[in-house]
Amino acid sequence: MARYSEQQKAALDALMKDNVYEKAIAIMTGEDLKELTMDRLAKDVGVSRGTLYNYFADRDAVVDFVVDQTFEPLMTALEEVAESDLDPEAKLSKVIEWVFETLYRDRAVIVALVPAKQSGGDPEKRRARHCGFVGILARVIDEGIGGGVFRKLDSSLVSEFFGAAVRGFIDTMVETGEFHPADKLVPVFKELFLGGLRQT
Amino acid sequence: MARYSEQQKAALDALMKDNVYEKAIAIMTGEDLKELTMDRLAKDVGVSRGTLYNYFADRDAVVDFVVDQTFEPLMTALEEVAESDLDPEAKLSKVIEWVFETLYRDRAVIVALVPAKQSGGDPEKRRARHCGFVGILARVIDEGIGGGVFRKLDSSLVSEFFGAAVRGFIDTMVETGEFHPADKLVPVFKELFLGGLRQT
Amino acid sequence: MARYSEQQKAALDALMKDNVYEKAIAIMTGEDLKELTMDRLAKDVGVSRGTLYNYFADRDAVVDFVVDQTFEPLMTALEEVAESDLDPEAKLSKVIEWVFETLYRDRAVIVALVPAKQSGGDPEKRRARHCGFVGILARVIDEGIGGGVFRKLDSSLVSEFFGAAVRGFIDTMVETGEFHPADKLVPVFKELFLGGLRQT
Amino acid sequence: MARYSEQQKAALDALMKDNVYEKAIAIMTGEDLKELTMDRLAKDVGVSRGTLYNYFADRDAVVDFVVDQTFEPLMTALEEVAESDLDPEAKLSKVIEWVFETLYRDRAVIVALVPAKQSGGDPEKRRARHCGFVGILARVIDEGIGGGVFRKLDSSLVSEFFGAAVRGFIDTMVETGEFHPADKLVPVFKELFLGGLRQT
DNA sequence: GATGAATGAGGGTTCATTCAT
DNA sequence: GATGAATGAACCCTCATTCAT
Repeated sequence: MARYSEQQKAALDALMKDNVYEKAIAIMTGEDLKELTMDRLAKDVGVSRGTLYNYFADRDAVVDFVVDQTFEPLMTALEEVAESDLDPEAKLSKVIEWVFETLYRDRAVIVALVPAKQSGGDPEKRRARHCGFVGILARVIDEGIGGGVFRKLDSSLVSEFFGAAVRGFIDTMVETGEFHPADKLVPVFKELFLGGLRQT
Repeated sequence: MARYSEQQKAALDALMKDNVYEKAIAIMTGEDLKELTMDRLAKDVGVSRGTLYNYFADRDAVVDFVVDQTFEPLMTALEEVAESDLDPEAKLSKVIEWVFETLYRDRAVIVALVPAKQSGGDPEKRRARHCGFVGILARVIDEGIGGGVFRKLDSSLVSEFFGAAVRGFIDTMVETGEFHPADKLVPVFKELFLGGLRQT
Repeated sequence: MARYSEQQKAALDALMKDNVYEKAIAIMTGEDLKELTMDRLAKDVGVSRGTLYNYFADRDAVVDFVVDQTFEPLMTALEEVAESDLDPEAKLSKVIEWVFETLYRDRAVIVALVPAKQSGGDPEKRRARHCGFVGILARVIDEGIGGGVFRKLDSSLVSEFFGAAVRGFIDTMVETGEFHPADKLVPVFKELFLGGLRQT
Repeated sequence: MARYSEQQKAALDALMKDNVYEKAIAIMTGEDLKELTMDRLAKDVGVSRGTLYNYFADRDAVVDFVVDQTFEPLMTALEEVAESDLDPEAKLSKVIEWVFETLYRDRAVIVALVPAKQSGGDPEKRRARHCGFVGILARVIDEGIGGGVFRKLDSSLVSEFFGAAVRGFIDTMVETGEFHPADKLVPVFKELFLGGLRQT
């Protein structure tokens, strides 16, 4: 008979993964992605290296897991805004607020995660995430163009630009270590971006 | 025999560094930053590993050097535009054209260099570069605000956003491997950015 | 409740071992001895790793078991020939036929098993097997020498040579991947070996 | 200017390789091929692991080197016999003597090397060695058949059998740890093999 | 100044085996 | 008896850096 029930197994798995998430983020945040060694991680988590490999296929799987775990809720929240019944400008407005607030609030994690883009982590997944984000925005923008409130620009390029601004902003934060509070950034960005988009 | 004069030494140094730049770019462009090992580089340059260490303190110094060498002309060009006697909007227009054209033209080098941000390279220098770029832009924007053609926004934040958009765009290019030609990007970005900035 | 009777236990044991044999051969044959990990085997058999250790002391015991199980019927068949009432030359003739036919027919299993000689498997058992094979042959040869049909050679050395030829042939097959059909090999070997043995 | 001349470099290389050969053989002979770890070897040779990798691409290269170094002289000697002006039977006779004497004399090395067949070492090279050996023999046998002294058998199969007998004999030696002195083996094998081959 | 052999810490990964449940 | 999570030793390999010549 199985020692642990399916439920218990799942719980154990979740426990370990939570633990890994926490320690991995701590390493990435406090130090650098390069320090995220299987050896180091095992030590921090308090298990042996071998045990780690019972939960993650390889180092990349760990990085992927951490990144996924972090970005998933963001995407969900975005999706919700996009599907609400606000008007397009209000949606974008909300997205802007929400993105920069999240950025500011979770800056420690984000700073840790961004380098992961380059070093390890499944490129396919990163691409998918990017496309997801941009796709949602494009839909909102098309909505605005269709409704006559936004100018007739290529919505996919516009959303690419939005995405680019966010990413670049993260890069800058990571690089300079300075984090502009959301309440400073949001008004300016709204004026700039919505101003550029709005039908005049 | 006679030692090298200071001049000769400097010339030798420059020669070596030119050579290193060329080979390092070739490796980064054609392959990957990870292939840029001191051994590989020494072989390509045609000297011994030890010799390399007479010109560069360590591997990071090599990466830094290459990145500097690449971005320096860009900064110079930007500076020139900023100091020309065009009106502010024309200046920004020119900067936009020029940035995206450069991005597209030199995409191979850029794609190679971007990961360098994360893996080696002096953070202080990167910061300085960023500040330089943003500073120039901010001056132009302030000029426009002063002249009443631009809205009264925080010029440093606006230029921060511009910089972010460019950086994020590079990231996306690196990640997706897709490179939108400048003539597709430039008009949209002009409308969006200048549109958002312009006094209405 | 009632424990398993001795009989039931034995039956269970046999069942497990049959199953292990089948799966282990499948792995060795289709892939490589290196793929025969306890984990993989457990999965294929459908039990846990721990259970395997209730039936086999360690990995080597598994390999030994498979090898034994494979060679046992061969030995039995040989013994039967040796104890039949054929004349010595006919016996050797039959052994030759039978060995090379078996070799050809079971080449997949044999190719899989041969590396096992080197990697795991109890040396003592291998020795015993070898001695058994050679001993049977030596008896037949002695019979022939006694009967005056074979030359007076050291029967144990002659049978060593016979055994060596067979083993070496297997090695060659394993190495080259080429399998000469029995009907090509048998006539030549008979002429050579029996020719060398026969009283002239 | 180069520190070491080409000659010095070559000498250094040879020195290291001799040293590696000696220690590797010692490990293989006294223990097992599995003990031939890069770490262990480095320790025995008295250099660091890294240094070993400056001389050998990887572990397989070490094994290959040792095997080559060992078998090369054997092949050369064989070739010489085959190309001498002895008559075919005398050649085979000499080959037999020579093979079994070498086998006995170098048994320690051979015992160490045989498992190498299975575990590491370039299969292509092993094949080539086998074909070389068998090819030389076949030529001698054809010579004898052409001269009417040997029976008309398929020379390539006959030499295949000869090779098999030798290989199998090595296997047996390896397995049982018993080494029949050449003077015991040679007469019997000659009678058997040459007897089976000779035109009657 | 140049050289390149030597270094050795460190990385990812595998797997036979144990043992608490 | 069965289970499978945990273990940890071992392996192969890389490469930035040093230093004697």
